[in-house]
Parts: sequence; C-alpha cells; structure tokens
Amino acid sequence: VLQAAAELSYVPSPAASRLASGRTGTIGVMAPFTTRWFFAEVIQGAERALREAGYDLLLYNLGDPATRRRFFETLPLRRRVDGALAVALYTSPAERASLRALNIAMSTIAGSDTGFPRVGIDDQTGAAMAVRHLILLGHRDIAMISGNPDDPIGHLTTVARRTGFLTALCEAGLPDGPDRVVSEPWGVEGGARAMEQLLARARLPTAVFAESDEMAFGALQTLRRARLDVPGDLSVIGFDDHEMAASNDLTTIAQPAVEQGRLAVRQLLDVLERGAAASDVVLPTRLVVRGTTGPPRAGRDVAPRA
Amino acid sequence: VLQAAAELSYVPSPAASRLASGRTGTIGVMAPFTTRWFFAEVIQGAERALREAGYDLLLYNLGDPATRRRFFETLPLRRRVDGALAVALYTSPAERASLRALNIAMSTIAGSDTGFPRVGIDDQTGAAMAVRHLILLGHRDIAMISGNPDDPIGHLTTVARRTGFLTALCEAGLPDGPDRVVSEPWGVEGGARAMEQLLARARLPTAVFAESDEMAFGALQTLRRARLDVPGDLSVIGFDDHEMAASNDLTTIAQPAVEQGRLAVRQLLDVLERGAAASDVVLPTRLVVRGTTGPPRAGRDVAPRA
DNA sequence: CTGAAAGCGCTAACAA
DNA sequence: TTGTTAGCGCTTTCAG
Repeated sequence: VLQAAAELSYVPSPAASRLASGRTGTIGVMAPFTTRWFFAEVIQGAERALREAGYDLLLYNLGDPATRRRFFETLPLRRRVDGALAVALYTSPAERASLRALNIAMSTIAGSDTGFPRVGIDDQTGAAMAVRHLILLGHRDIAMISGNPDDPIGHLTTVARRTGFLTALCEAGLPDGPDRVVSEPWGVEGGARAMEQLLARARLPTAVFAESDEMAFGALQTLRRARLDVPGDLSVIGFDDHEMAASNDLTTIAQPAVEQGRLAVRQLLDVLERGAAASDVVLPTRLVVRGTTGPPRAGRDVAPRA
Repeated sequence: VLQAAAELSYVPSPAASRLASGRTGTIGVMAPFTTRWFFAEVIQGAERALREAGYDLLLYNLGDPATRRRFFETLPLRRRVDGALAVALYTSPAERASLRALNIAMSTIAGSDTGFPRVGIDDQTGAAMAVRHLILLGHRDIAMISGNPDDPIGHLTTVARRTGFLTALCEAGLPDGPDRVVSEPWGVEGGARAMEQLLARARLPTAVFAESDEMAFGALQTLRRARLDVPGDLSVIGFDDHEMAASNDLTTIAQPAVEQGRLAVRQLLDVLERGAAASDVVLPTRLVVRGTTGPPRAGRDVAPRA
C-alpha cells in the first residue's frame, strides 16, 4: 500500500487535514520590521526551527500603522494558526486584549509586553555592562546615543538600555544628568546626527555608548568625517553585535538573535504539543571587545580612579 | 444576517474554503537567503503586495544544502500554494524539472534560471554603467572585486556583473585581462580580503568596482586601515544601493529591490486571477554618485583621454 | 485492534 | 435570481 502511494507520489492535502483535525500546522509571527538586522535574524531562527518541526511560518509585518490597525481589527490569525510569536511587539491595552481573545498559544521575543511568556535578554544589564567596560578603561565622561523613547516601536528596549546606562553611571558615582543622553531617530542616520550633536557641545565626552550597533555605525561615520581618532579621541561601544560590527571593528555587547527565535519556537511548540508550561527565559549578553574602545587620552580627562 | 455574523464575530475558516475551492490563498516564496539586504527587501516587497491582495506568504529558506535537498524531494509546495516565487534561485536540471512538475504558476526574481517568467535588472548593463562612470572620471587602471563564480548561489549575478565589467573595459580599449578581477567569498569580509590582495600587488589600480555594496564596504574597511584616501588614492564604486551605502558615502549602481518583489507578485497574481500571460520585465538601474569616486590623482596614472 | 462511517465548514453546481 | 445539496480529503469516533 505504502509502495503504491509512493508510486503515485501521493501527498496528503494540508487543507483537508486542517479541516478535519482543527490543527493548522502553522505558526504566525508578528513583527514591526522584517529587514532590520535583529528582526531578520530572529525570523530566520524561528523559520528554521519551525521548518524542522514540520510547521509553516506565516509572517505578519505590522510596521505600517494602517496594516497594524487592520491586523488587530480582523485578527487574520484566527482559525489560521495553532500559535503565534510576537517579536518586539509593544501593544496598547486594546491590542493586548485582542491578542488574548485569540485564545491561542503565544510566545514573545525581545520584551514584548503582551503578557505572554517571553524569550529575551536583559537589556538593562547589557547596557550597564557596556558602561562598566568604559569605566574600567578609565572613562569618566560618558554619553549615550539613543533612539527616541517616545517612538512606540522600540520603546521598551530604548528605555531599558537608557536605564542600564544611567544606573551604571550612578553606581560609579559619575555624572548622570539627563544631558548625558542624546536622542535621535533610531538607525545609522540617527546615530550620525546624534554624534553631530555631541560634537557641537563645548566639551566632548571621552566615550560614547550607542543604544544599538546601527546607531554606533552612524556615530563612527560622523567621527570619521570630523577626522577624529577612535578610540584615541573618543571611544565608542555599541549593542547587538550586528553582522557588520566585526568589520567595523566595533566593540559591542553581543546578544544571540537567531537563538532567541529558535528558543521561542521550541518553547511555543512545547506548550502546543506537550502542554508544557512556558516560562520566561533570559539569554545572556556578552561583551565583545574590538578596536573602537580604549583608555581615554592622557590629559583629556581625569585619570582612572586609583 | 450579516449583523448576526458580526455579533458572533464569525470568521470563515480558511481550511474549509481551501478544501472546497481548491484555492489556498497562499503563495510560496523560495530564497537562498532571507537576511541579506537584497533578499530581505525583496521579501518585504512581496509580503506587502501579497498581504494587500489578501494572500498569505509561505517562506522557504533554501540556504542550507540539506534543507534544499529535502525541499526538492518532498516539494512541500504541493497542494499548499496557488503559486510560487523564486528569488535568485539557480537550479540544477533536476530541480527545474521538479519545479515544472509542480504545475503551478510561478514567477522568478533576480535572474533565476527556472524557465519561468522573470522580474529583474540587467546586471551586465548595470556593471558596465559603473565602469563607464569610472572611465569618465579619467580612470584607466580599473580592477573588480567579485564573489566566487563557482559559488552556486549568486553564480549568475556574479557572472553577469563580471561580463559587464570586462565588456565596458574592452569597449573603452582599456586592459581587460583576467587579472583585473579578484575573487573572494561574497560579503563584507570577502571584500576586505579582496582589497588586501589588490594592495599586495606591485601596482595599485586607481579605481575599483565591487560586485556588491557589501563587498565595497569591506574594501573601504581595508583602505581605511591602510590609511589610504578614498577617492584620492583610489575610487570605489559598488552595486545595489544597500541601505548603508548612503551612510558610507558610497557611489553605487542602485537597483530597486522592494519593487522587484512587489512587481513579481503583481505579475504572478495577474496570471493566477486573470489568466494573464506573464512576460519578463527588466527594471532600470541607476548610477548614484556619492563620495567614494573621483578623478584619479594627477600623475598617479595617465590623464583622461582627451 | 482493525475497519467503516460520520462529519469538519466551506464552495459550486444544481434545482426551483 | 435565490435556496439547496453534494462533495472537497482528511481525522476521529464508533462499531465490529
């Protein structure tokens, strides 16, 4: 019988088995971006894990506000997926209620605030780690380049990394006023402009922590144009370990992006298939020292503390 | 009746309508990468167009050889999609036969060789455009940095851009021997190493055409480390207009990536829904002059031809 | 434990 | 036109 099936190259119809069993063999993934480094990596990790487990991945890019509104109004996930993954999705209470009403298994990545189990990193600790690296090198005058905290997308990450930055400064007894942080729109361009703001100040910090590697790339660009030496005149540290961080010789805090996608899928499928109870999981971040950080130039600032 | 449906928040079951109608409302997208700039952009363009038309997008990342083999053996697309899109998919004859046997509507992007209608650019013409820009600036000693033409992925693009490069040199009566092209694995890292190869030569060219912006970024990196001035000592031109090209001030040949995804979807849906006959479409490329190209330094090479 | 039959929730073809 | 019914190809349940 099996032989005959093989000869006729029989393939079960997914539609029929979905209808009969109620299981769709599909997982929905919602994300506000799909092309940015972090999101592309997470999606790739999720896609691979789902494929291996025999599931299909349905991608919903909610970046466009109109698309997002339509998504939450019509809930296209309904009847279409067994479970869902939210990547860095910061939701309004109404959106959260919609999601809850779907009544499907769900996991979240990168600190989505949906109330469902989450996989992610500790952004605050990671940011503090970056700052402590700078302090250990002897820096005392440190600024941060950051996205706009009012941007609904990326909001929580921005806030957490800022908090880590300020906390680490405070712990070390260093000046930590709000003017330590300069905001520009997230991205390379924003990073470049933020660095320009810093250059326009009367006194340049000796080190800069950028909220993301993308913003750090922009900052490096501005410094290059200004013919300033990195790390001689100014140290720069980023966050993420973007694929281009190595080639830009950027010191950074690495986070495992693909792994977060993979893990969230595993967790979701455990709930779905084995009724496991999902719990939050926090993945470690790691300092990667490269060439953009070094001790402050002697005389440019006070010496390292004892 | 409609009111009652709305009140009970009725949603049609896709599984049932698929089973009954035979239409799945889903398009499969096959790609060898999903995170690289070009692919991420194309997929985003396709996703948006499909979403607007009410279709779901099923993503198949065929980058891993084992995954690819399994894909062509089991043809998971069968019974699962109404049509498919192949992005830069260079296929073996057997793979092509499998695809054809699926007997579904299909379109291809970026020069896939599947025999189905294609949307893309003219890589050869684009490459020639890059070289002519350099020649017009007065360069006569021009090299190319390129991926490995034996790499099955990206093969056709590499070959076409090389051909355009050599053709343009030949047309201008410039030296066009095979040593004009240096090969390294595709990517930033490869571009950096290719530039190192060039620097190791007795005589440096005055300009370099990189097969892709990613490789150009690597080349710029190497030049920066070698403290060479761009474009003073050496001009660099890329290809693609990658999102980071602007911030790296890279002169390049722009190609519309999102648009290719969008257009391929439109074309596929026209075939599917209106029985239209799909035809190949070639999108234009465009020279974007930025700061990495300029005239050769006087005395470094012969003067511009009259 | 094996095999037959009753749906799953739609679409499409048919009758009225 | 509008209303009715027979499947679509599976899964699952229930007899045997």
